[in-house]
Amino acid sequence: METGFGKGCHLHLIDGSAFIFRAYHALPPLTRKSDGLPIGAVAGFCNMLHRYVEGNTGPDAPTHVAVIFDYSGKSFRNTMYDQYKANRPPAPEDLVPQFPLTRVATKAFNIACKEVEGFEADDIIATLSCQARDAGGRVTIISSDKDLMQLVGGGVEMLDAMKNKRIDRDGVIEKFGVGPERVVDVQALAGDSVDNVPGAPGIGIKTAALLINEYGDLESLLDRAEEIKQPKRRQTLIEKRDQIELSKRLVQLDCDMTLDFSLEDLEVKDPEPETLMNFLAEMEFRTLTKRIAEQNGIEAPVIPDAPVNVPTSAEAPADQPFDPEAYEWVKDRASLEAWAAKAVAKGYVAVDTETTGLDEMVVDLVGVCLSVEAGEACYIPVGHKKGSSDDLFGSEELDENQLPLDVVLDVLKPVLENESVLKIFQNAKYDCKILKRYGVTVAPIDDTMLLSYALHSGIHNHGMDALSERYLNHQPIPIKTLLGTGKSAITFDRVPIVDAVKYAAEDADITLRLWQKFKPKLHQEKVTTVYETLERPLSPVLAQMEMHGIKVDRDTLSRMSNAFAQKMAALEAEIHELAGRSFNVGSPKQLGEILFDEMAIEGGKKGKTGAYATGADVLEDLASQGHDLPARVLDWRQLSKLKSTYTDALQDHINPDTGRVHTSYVQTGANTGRLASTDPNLQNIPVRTEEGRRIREAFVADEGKVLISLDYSQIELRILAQMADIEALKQAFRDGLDIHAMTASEMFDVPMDEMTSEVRRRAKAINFGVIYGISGFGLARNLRIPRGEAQDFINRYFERFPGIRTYMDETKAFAKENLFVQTLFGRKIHMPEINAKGPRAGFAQRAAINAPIQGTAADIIRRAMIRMPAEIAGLPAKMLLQVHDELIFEVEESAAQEVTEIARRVMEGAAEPVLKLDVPLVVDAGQGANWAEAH
DNA sequence: CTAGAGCGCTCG
DNA sequence: GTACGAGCGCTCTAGC
Repeated sequence: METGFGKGCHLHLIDGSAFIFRAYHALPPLTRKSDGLPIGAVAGFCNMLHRYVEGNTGPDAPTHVAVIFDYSGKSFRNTMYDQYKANRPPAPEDLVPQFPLTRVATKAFNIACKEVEGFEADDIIATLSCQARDAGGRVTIISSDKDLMQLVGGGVEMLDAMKNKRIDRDGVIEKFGVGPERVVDVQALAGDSVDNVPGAPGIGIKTAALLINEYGDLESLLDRAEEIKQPKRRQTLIEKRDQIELSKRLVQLDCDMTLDFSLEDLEVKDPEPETLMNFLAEMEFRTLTKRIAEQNGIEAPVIPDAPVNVPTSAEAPADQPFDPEAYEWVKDRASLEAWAAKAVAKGYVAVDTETTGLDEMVVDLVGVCLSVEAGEACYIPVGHKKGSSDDLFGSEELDENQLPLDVVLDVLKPVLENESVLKIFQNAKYDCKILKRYGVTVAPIDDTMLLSYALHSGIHNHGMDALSERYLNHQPIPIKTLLGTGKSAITFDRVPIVDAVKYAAEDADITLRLWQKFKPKLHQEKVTTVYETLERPLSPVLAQMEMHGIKVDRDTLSRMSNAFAQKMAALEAEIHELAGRSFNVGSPKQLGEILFDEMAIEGGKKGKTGAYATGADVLEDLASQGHDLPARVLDWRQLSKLKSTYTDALQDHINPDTGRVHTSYVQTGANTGRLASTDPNLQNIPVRTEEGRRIREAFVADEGKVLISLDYSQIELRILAQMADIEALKQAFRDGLDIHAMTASEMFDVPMDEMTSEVRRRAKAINFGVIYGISGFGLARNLRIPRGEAQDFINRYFERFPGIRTYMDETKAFAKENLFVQTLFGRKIHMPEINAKGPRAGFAQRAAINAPIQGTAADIIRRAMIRMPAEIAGLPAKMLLQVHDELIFEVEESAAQEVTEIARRVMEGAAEPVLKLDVPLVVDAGQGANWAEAH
């Protein structure tokens, strides 16, 4: 092989992670000017890499080079020893988004960039070093990590780039007191507190080297441990033998990995100054960009001081007309490849998929649209069928009009998975789930829906039609015009492709233009961190949870449904008997007429539409006055609700392929940052009544597994105590007191041990009332007490906790002044009606008081959810559901305990390190074969 | 026949 | 006229 690796070759292996951390800590927290993206570590990394490349001249220059990275997540060493590196604090928040960028940077320098799942960088370095040495070449490992010293010798040396100091065999002996071949033995004995390698207690490097030199190697030492004179040392080596042997396995690097690339692939390549410069310019590194340009005699792109992508008024996307005729119908491979190349060259592309329906778990892909420039877009049909009533297509196969699916995926997959091409979607979760089913894992992404949510929550909804009309002044083609409505509606695969091109490509065009508008606004509105840390990373987590789904037992639901039907029939007969005639019990209107006209019960109140109110509170009052009919109706309604909404409707949502129910979370569903769950809503499964709670028995774990439920205890009250800074409440939480009883005790001067349940109930209602923006009227209605009395309670509460009133007043004042409120994590919830007059003012003020509390709680559980997948990686556990303050997992029984502990730790620590709360977050946990048992 | 409003009930 | 935040099933009516 003429380009093979062999004698005379010189391989450089750069420890990429070491570079990153050194760069991160050496530089202040720089951010990219245009959008606030944290970029300090990338800047330092690029500087170091640039300096490295420049220094690489002369006879000793490498012939082959690679930067090696750690794969995020756990390595095979964690399966040997779960505490391995457990002491390591998680990477700083602002460093995390920079990891992938350092990979992109490496490639921009035209240097090979390698990482392997389940292995540490050290193992890859070890394997490559051995291969290179065996081939007769030389190796320089650029790192100062002492763990790599075991590799030195036989043509392998280390280079500490900072001190510019070479470490050869003598250097290793100087450091460890033994040669490289015995370094692992010394490390096994000495242990490593940083990586949490236990070693032999009481033995350090010096002693270890002494022992190894005396006995030759570790195995001999352990076998002959009895001979050691010092009693303490002898005892340790005998007793801790297992631990020492484990330590050796932990520090021993894997020289024998199977790699999907070879040494030849690492050959030094000629620099590509343009590529590099474009990357540097995109990162907005002015100095380095200029230097590269000068060194290569090319022109540096202008990096604007103003945010990029801010259209000037003359060329604002909204001002460019939408021209459906300009969109391209892609029907041959060459055109498709041209679009893929355009996307790669730009570094971003707006993508939209068309499917046969709305259920991502079921539907088929019909087409894909791309756009890389406003006004330019294409539609790539892949699944259109011959329409029933048109003759647009010549043949059933349509080979003239659309490319085969495998060709389209073949070309697009590398782009969709290319980490240096940003894929822009409107509601990425939907498209990514579809594409996942076709074997494509899309990353990285931006999402205009989430951008809008971070920017505009509370102002409007975030659907594409609304956004387009509002921000682009353009009304998109309604899908109805293509599909029709109701019974006669068709699916998208039956839409003639000529029409589909205009509709679908327009969506990609709109998405791109919205992105150009929104992305720079992120920084201006100071919600970059919200988007980057609370919105964008959550989307794939939700997608995964939705795809897992939860197993629901149809028979259980079916049996319950029958039982409910029987009881309802009996009640219905009784109700008709009492009414004296037959009527629809499910009709509030008819019921009102029966009660207040025909039976002439007093006190009927008509609502806005002129109908009598017949809500549960009204019927309960009547029932307590001794009326039987309303009491029966209440029973009937409870059963009716359970049957129609739960036992019946839920069955229709069981996916025939998976036997599971796959809800859909709407990330932008609630203004406060909470999620909403739809199709079906699994966030309102009954729990408060015994009969309703039994519905949860139908939510089951798969065989051999259990469901685990963990929920935050009183999280909103804890956040209130924190935000309003109420020392008495904070202390009560720190002391683990019953917070409602404690409130009652303070308010009514009742000692805790003499507390009655009635007094506690009232205090609990007040506590909740505070969170909701309390009013005398509301509390009175909730507690069913006179309004004056309720007002007395509130007054007394404010007297005892004046800080709460101050917090409420300040929050309202802030909202009126700024027209938004904020969570502790910076999420903005806009309050456009806060200065309105009339009843709307009251609504807006209460919402303003509630939103920061509810929203902060929502942010905290989001942070836990985002971290969770990495924390439970490798364990037989899946996160399935979120119910506002609760997470539900499905776990193999044997791992239930471990997963519970991990999830609890993650949830209780989810505010950190951004927020240091004065109150502890407490998580309660349960497990069982079904959701009723687990909760 | 279909879409949308209103009511009522479920959850945190 | 009022507790905060959600979704969904049913009835009823307006309009094609």
